[in-house]
Amino acid sequence: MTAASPPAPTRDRILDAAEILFAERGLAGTAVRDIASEVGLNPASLYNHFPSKLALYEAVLERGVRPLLEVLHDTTAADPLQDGDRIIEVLMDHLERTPHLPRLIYQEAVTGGEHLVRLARVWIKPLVNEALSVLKRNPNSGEWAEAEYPLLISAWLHLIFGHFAMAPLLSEVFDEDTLSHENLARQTQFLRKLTLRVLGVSNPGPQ
Amino acid sequence: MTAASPPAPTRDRILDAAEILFAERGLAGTAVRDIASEVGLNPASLYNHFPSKLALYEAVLERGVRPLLEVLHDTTAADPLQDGDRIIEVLMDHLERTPHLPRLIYQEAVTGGEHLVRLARVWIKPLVNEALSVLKRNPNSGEWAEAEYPLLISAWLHLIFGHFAMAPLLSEVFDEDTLSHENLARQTQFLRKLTLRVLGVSNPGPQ
Amino acid sequence: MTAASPPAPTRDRILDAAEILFAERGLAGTAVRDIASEVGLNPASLYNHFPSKLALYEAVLERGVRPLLEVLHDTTAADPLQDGDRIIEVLMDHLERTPHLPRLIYQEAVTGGEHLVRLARVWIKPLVNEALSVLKRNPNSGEWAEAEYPLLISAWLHLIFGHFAMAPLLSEVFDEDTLSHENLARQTQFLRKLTLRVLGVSNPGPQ
Amino acid sequence: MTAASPPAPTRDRILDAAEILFAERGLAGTAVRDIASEVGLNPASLYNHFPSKLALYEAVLERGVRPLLEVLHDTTAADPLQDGDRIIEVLMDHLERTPHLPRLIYQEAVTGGEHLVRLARVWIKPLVNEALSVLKRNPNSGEWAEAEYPLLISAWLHLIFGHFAMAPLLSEVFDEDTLSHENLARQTQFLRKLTLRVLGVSNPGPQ
DNA sequence: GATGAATGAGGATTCATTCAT
DNA sequence: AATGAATGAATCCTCATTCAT
Repeated sequence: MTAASPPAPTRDRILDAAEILFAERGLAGTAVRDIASEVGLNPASLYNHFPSKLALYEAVLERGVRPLLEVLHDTTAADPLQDGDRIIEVLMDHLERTPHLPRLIYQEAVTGGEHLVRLARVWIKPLVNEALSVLKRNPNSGEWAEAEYPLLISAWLHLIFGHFAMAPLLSEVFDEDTLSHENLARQTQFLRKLTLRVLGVSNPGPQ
Repeated sequence: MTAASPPAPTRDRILDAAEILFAERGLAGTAVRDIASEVGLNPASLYNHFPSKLALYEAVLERGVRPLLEVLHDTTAADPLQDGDRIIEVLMDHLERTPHLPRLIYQEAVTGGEHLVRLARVWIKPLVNEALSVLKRNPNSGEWAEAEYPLLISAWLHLIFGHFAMAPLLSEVFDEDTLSHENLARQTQFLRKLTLRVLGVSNPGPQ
Repeated sequence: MTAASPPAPTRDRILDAAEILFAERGLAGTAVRDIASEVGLNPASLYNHFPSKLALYEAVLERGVRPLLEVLHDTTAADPLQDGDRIIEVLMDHLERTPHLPRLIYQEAVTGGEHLVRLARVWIKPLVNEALSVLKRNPNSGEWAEAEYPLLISAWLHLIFGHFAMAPLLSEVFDEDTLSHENLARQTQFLRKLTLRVLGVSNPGPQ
Repeated sequence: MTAASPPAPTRDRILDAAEILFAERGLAGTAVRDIASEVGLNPASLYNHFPSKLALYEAVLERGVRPLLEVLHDTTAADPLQDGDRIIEVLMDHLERTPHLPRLIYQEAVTGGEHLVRLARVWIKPLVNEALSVLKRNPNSGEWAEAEYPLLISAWLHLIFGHFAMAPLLSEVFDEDTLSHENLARQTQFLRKLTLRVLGVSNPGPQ
């Protein structure tokens, strides 16, 4: 950010490279050597910063997921009665700046790897519960049975994260960069509109 | 299915085992040896049926994706004016019988690998175009601008395929098998309801 | 030879293909599968004709070397006093019809394989001895010490067999097919002239 | 050679071992594992020094052939009018110190492999041309037609290189080590005498 | 911190060979 | 006599990791 930002410390450069490669190729598909070479480093040097490939992978996951959850938590904490509108914007904004993260999460989610359990229980479950309670407090969503709330939340996750995670496919299908700033703004608008409709708010109010 | 169904030919047993393992662990994460051992075969024998691991992977993909698209095509061809309701049912039914397939597709989609291009252009794109023209013919969807149709279709794909592909994560989060027959039926119902709401049909009719 | 020569029996077609491939790539460099495919046969079928790859190799060697030695023996037996002139012609003629053989022999000779010992002792040594006795009987070669006779014979072998065995290299260097009939005739002439000079025959006589 | 010569660097030890094994068994017949074990190294370690078996093979070829050609070039450059006498000595001396090289070259020459083309065009052809011009300048060789010069040169190559390359066979046939220092000296003498005779020098002078 | 060299385990694939059909 | 399928042993090579420098 400063005029002459100092070169990122090696540890961070490793995390950056690893995040991209893990997101693209998954854990098994990424060679330590490739990460190192991306950083301009000898593979052995990498072990001065992380004790193992797995530890690096977990650090990447941690570095990506923690701020995401904090952002979400902060948002819901600030205004517990919100109808999901604000959170969409915040989430989309955050993900725009870490576009690899959803792919990383999807890799884990699809393969059902070891970290998934922690990812699910420690990180995602609390969030889902929070969302559930928001829905329950919110009379707007009255047209949906309470048994359907989990499905609503799942759907909502699919829509937001899916847009990022599936970007390679979508960009190919629609012949445009679905992660461009313009398209992300459009997607945000779309999701807000969709949410309003789905939650059946007749008068969205000062939105 | 018959009383004494003959043992599946080796080639099919290989494809079956490979489909599961590839879906679980991805291409890079799956060892040929593991596939072979799952089939009760020497790794070398596998090469009597497929010239390489990659060729096997492609055969798995092909075998899974082709019938899926045919089902979709047949459905839309039979009743071009449908509002997506019937297609949801058909799709969910089909995927229930090949629950690994969406994971396979998501692996490819997230990775952005070589096969993705073909997957996207040859298989998915025509389908999306078909869906687009259905939407355009359908006055019900009038509350959505034509520019938003692609987003609607993407959203719809995320919801259907995401439910299957992310099953490992969702099952962990919601503490139940999200792919059980019961849950799939519920999800189908949910999607139909959602579709109706989203496409703004005032009088959904006898559905 | 007949107007409609019957198709060569499989066994011979295998030997033919093997001879070429072994000559080109050596024993280790030739896969049974390649020989079979050259014959248009399944590798397994090949084992109906030869008990093993090694046995096939030895059969190829035997089929090539035996007639060669017989020709040589017959020639020296017919006219023990000849000065090498006739034998050059006979040998070159024979090799022109089995041009792969010298390469096969060279592969063995260079690598010093197991068969080399038999090749050397059983086949080549008697011949060399015969040649030695011819030289000893021949007063023409008087300018060479008897200790040099083995060197003369070696040289002579190098010249004749080398021309065939090294054909790939020579053809590349001299930009022409050194095994063409024309070039072989020229080489034959050259060797006769060379022999005359080396053996120091003042008046070659009616040759 | 010094009192305490430092241990040869690993790379050179690999090249040494590879040279011997490749010469003995050819490229296809030599296992990377065998080279490594000869050096007392894990096969994987070998790949820290050479990117592939083929690259190692080419390095061996290069390391052997280049100095050979430099020696030849230097010799002919120093005394363009020489009659081949000096060059025989130089060549035999050099080959005595790298006795595996001719076998390596013969393997390639017989096989007609990929490297042969470069070997032939880049390395051997210039040398042959040089030899041709030497012959043309040399009135001694007047008894040979210019069209025969290439054959003379080929013959000469066969005699020198053949003696080394075919050593396993010749040693077996003549029951002695044809590469012993004594025998090489004898062969050198023989070749000089032969050259004089063949090139038709009437008075060989103080030889 | 960085690196070149080393390594055991494993990874895909090839190979010669066998056997039931 | 031919073949498809099976296999144990090798083959080349990659991988994550270690260690001395």
